[in-house]
Amino acid sequence: MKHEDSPHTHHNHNDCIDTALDTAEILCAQQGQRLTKVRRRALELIWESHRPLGAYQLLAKLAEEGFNSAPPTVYRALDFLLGAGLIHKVESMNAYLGCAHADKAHKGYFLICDECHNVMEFDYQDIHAALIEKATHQGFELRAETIELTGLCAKCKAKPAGASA
Amino acid sequence: MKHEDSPHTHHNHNDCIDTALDTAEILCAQQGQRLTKVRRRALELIWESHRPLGAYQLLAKLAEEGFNSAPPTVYRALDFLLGAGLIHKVESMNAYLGCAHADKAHKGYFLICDECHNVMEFDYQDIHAALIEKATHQGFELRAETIELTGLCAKCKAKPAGASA
DNA sequence: TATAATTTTGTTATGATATAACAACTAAAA
DNA sequence: TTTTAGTTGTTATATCATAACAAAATTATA
Ligand SMILES: [Zn+2]
Ligand SMILES: [Zn+2]
Ligand SMILES: [Zn+2]
Ligand SMILES: [Zn+2]
Repeated sequence: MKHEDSPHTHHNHNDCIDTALDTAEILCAQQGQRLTKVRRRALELIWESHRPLGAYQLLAKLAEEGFNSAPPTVYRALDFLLGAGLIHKVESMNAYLGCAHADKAHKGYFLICDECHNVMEFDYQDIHAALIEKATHQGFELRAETIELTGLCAKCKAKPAGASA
Repeated sequence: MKHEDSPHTHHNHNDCIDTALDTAEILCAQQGQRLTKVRRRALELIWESHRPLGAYQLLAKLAEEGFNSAPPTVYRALDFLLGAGLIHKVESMNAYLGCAHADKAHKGYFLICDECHNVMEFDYQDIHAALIEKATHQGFELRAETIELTGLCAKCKAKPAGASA
């Protein structure tokens, strides 16, 4: 699994979105889960943002489109999408990000730029294996991993401070 | 650096607290920082809890003792202590934990038990080195690391579910 | 198809975490 | 001693998340 493309990288993001939604439909169907209108649209809206989206930002967008605008609406959709592995939560940002590899079981490891707030998901089996070993060695049964690295992305390092992408 | 003792391990926790406060005094003095009454007491209260303490839990304790009871009081103290490296924030819990090794520069890596909510800090230079290398390889300048592993601690694995320590 | 069971959504209220802004005070420096 | 920088007090508000229960829609069963 390799998904380390920068959000800056030139690409047709509509393709990303389409692929993600197709994958979501398939995965939900396989698992007997219902990708309802609001869930589907929530996922799409998250994907339309390259950067992680906050729950209330998402709620505002949904409200604009006539969906119910109370918080439980968005948190239920987020819970569903998280449970289905279609999105990740970035704990240190309280924000949500579409996962491009929902069909492959994996942990969400992130590189988060302090300057432009773009987030890159990366995969690192060596890290995962080492963490498992470390935890097991201490008699700890590992269930979830939050790996969030913050700093300055390559683009922002090359730019004068403040000029975020 | 080795600080992998379980909070369950029998020990005189008053010694931990005393040591932590002594270290804090020394570090602050060295850096020309002022460990004021409220900051010192906040650190002490955090240390008195083996488990990470929420900001408002801490605020309540401070208020009981006659300190100002508005949120900025506690968040200012927390900011100070975080900045001085005397405590860590556990992002996935929104809670704060005393660091037993404030005198040694290090990243806070945690093992968090879903059952008893105890948190063990662990150190793993290999992981740190690997993450640095990974980030650098992508042109990313790494500044901070959030490594939070959740699951079931050894004690809780050995116990019937629900009987948290 | 009718009915029941299950899941999803609507709605209101509240809880939990964190910061902005500005005034008052205090300690340190000049 | 005046200035300066740092700290604390105070009020208000922003931001993130869940509880509880009613209504509607979907799915399963009779
Ligand atoms: Zn992913
Ligand atoms: Zn950047
Ligand atoms: Zn530490
Ligand atoms: Zn435990």
